[in-house]
Amino acid sequence: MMSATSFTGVSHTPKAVLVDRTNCLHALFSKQPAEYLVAGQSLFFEGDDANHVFEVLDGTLRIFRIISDGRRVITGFLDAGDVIGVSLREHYLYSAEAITPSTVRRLPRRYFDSAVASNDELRPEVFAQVCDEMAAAQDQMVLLSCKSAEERLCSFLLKYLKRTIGPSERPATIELPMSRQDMADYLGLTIETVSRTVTKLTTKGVLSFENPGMRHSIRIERQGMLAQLAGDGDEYGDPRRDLIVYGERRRH
Amino acid sequence: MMSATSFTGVSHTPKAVLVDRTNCLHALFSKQPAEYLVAGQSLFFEGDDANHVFEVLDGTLRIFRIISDGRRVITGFLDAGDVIGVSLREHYLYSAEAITPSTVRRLPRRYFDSAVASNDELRPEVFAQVCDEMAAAQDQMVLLSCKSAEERLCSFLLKYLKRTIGPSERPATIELPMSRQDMADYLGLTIETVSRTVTKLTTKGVLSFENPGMRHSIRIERQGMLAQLAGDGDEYGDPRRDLIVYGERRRH
DNA sequence: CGGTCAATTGATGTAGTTCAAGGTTAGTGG
DNA sequence: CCACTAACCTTGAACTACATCAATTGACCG
Repeated sequence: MMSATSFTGVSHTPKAVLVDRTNCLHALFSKQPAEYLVAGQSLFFEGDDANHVFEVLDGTLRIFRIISDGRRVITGFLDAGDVIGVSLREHYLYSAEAITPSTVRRLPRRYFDSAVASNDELRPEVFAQVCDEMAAAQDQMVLLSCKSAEERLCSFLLKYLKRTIGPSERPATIELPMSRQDMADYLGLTIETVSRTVTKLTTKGVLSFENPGMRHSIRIERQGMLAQLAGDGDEYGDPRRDLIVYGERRRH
Repeated sequence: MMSATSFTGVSHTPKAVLVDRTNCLHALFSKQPAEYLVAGQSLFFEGDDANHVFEVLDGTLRIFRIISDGRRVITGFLDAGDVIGVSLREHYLYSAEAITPSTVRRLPRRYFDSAVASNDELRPEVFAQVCDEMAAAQDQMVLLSCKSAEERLCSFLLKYLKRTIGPSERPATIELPMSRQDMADYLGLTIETVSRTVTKLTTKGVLSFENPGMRHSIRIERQGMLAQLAGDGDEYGDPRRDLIVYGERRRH
């Protein structure tokens, strides 16, 4: 029952060409028809029966929860290559919406589960996926627990920077598909604070904009400084390692 | 290779007697010797090679990360029945320490992995474990993103309340094994704020203390009010459901 | 051009942090 | 038994980072 074909020429071939080994997770989806979402379109809602697992082929989605007073918490962004809904049981824990026009493929959960259960090559890949998801959640918790607005924004930009290009290329430009409001809801800030922090980083010379109109493409002028300001503590040449200094621990 | 025995009378039988079906996750650990930890003792450190998976038999542990400036972020507490280290790859993402005197059993990761891979009854259980972990992480992100100090504390107490007793028993008492500092580091607050919020809830009549000395055993006087103040929006009789009111969304 | 929507900027408010000072309990050693 | 120290928790006063409220700008569009 396993998809053993590779790169079957489905009519709608998306822009993002992913690695296509036989028996990899991507191959599992490759037989399914592509589905197109317009910007803002929902894929599923929090609380729905979790009947499908999705692979993102193109575009960016946001996953989020709406809490009682109407506020929105974005728990993650998903890009080409990401898989949605692996670590779920009965119901979706969050809603998923396209930010940009996006392409996805879906697989019935029961099919996905049995395929993974019966395939020794697939299982580690799914496991790795879940581990990454968990690690990302941990990082986000640290970010939300401790970091200042500036640190949050810098961490966010740094993550996108690492994702988009290799660590070379001096004045690198990153394209943020999401709005300021999305960023705010992801970073646990308000839109105003995000905006103010962006301008502060601009005046510091960390960022710049090609032309003032394109507020979603950000040029990183000083990668090193960005990493410093992100405050993850593991940037270049941290001399002490596994020498944990307990002691003064204050501030939140 | 699978442990097919059930309830082998190992010399060190812990206090907490867990369900012991054949082939369940607990049975997998049951052959291993019990290890005892004194309060404050470390089980492993963030960054160590993740060579073992642990089952907690008794006591409470904290898992946490120390960030660059010395602050500590507690990402979870673990009690009897919990398993540590499933969703990890190369290295531990956090340190683990006993809060109270604790008992654990350990299993080499490679043994654990192969046992889970080859056993169709074990896999869903591990999967469920990971899903719960993920769901908890999501909830924590929401808590840290949006909630006020009072909401955070109430959510925390409510979780402990649900865990310890059935939803009956009017003036229920919960035993918190961790210090105020632990609570603060878990809730993304300072110790002072936790302390102040506890007293505020006391004056509101939500909580009380048997005698002022025992600050770790808290009597919940008004469960309903606690649930209200936790602000999860899903407590008793929320009339509107799947009628999501978009619109005014502010505050953080 | 008016209308809408996203982003920015300014002015003000406040929840929670920070700094500092008790207070309580428990352990230790005279 | 009582001083003596050390955790741990609580309380008070002042400060600050961020939220909130409100107004402005700029881009896009029929």
